[in-house]
Amino acid sequence: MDRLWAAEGPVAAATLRDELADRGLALTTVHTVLTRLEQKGFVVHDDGRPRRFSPCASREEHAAQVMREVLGQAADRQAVLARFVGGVDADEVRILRDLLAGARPDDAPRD
Amino acid sequence: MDRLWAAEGPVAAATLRDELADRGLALTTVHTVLTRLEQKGFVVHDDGRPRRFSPCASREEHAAQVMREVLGQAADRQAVLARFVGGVDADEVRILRDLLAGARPDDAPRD
DNA sequence: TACTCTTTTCTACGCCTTGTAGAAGACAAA
DNA sequence: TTTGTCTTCTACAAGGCGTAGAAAAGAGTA
Repeated sequence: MDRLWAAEGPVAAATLRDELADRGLALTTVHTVLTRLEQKGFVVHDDGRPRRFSPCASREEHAAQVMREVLGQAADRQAVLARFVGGVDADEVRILRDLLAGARPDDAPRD
Repeated sequence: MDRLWAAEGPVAAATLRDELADRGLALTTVHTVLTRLEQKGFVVHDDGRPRRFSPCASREEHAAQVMREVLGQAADRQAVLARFVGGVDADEVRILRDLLAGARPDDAPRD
């Protein structure tokens, strides 16, 4: 569905259809999907004549958003986070550690 | 749907129906839902006569699993993690920091 | 064994989302 | 005004979800 992050920058529906040419989709199909994505707040369009659509958030931001959402719905966030870091592999743990080491100065300076 | 983590330990379908009495669900309804959840690998049942169902993972483990899944699907995990920690609030950052500080490199045997 | 009550399975129905698109309306360039 | 493109409206099939009835299977008891 979301192959419009693949193309960077705003894309017209027709362009998208061409990029997805392997599927032989009709232009209206692409439009419908884009419109639905827009209703859900995932993409926006400018007001040029061939409307161009862009994702509201980058692929990465979107993934991060989903993760935060899942975390946010949990009652015991600490437990969730504990299991999360306990389950990701060493590589990611290292990345996380690095990220947190260089984290914002405006929160809890403790180390 | 998943109010069986609410009750701890294995629960019989009838019990669940009673716990969800406010909704006036039929027993078969509860059964159907449980069966579908089972097909998707979210719950299991023992083989007692009144079958008792239990969740495969705790509510927290499940949330963590989903988070790992989302992360796992991303191409650029570092970017996702960066945006993730950049977006959660200070409290959770602290929790994460503590978790990582005390993390042993020898745990994380995931299933 | 036969009856009855509970549990389990099978099947179904209506609603909503998703992938797909046709038909018609809006618009701009020629 | 004609023509070609872009946009909106409407639709339809497939699949998931919440719901449940009907029938089959087990188990206790007379």
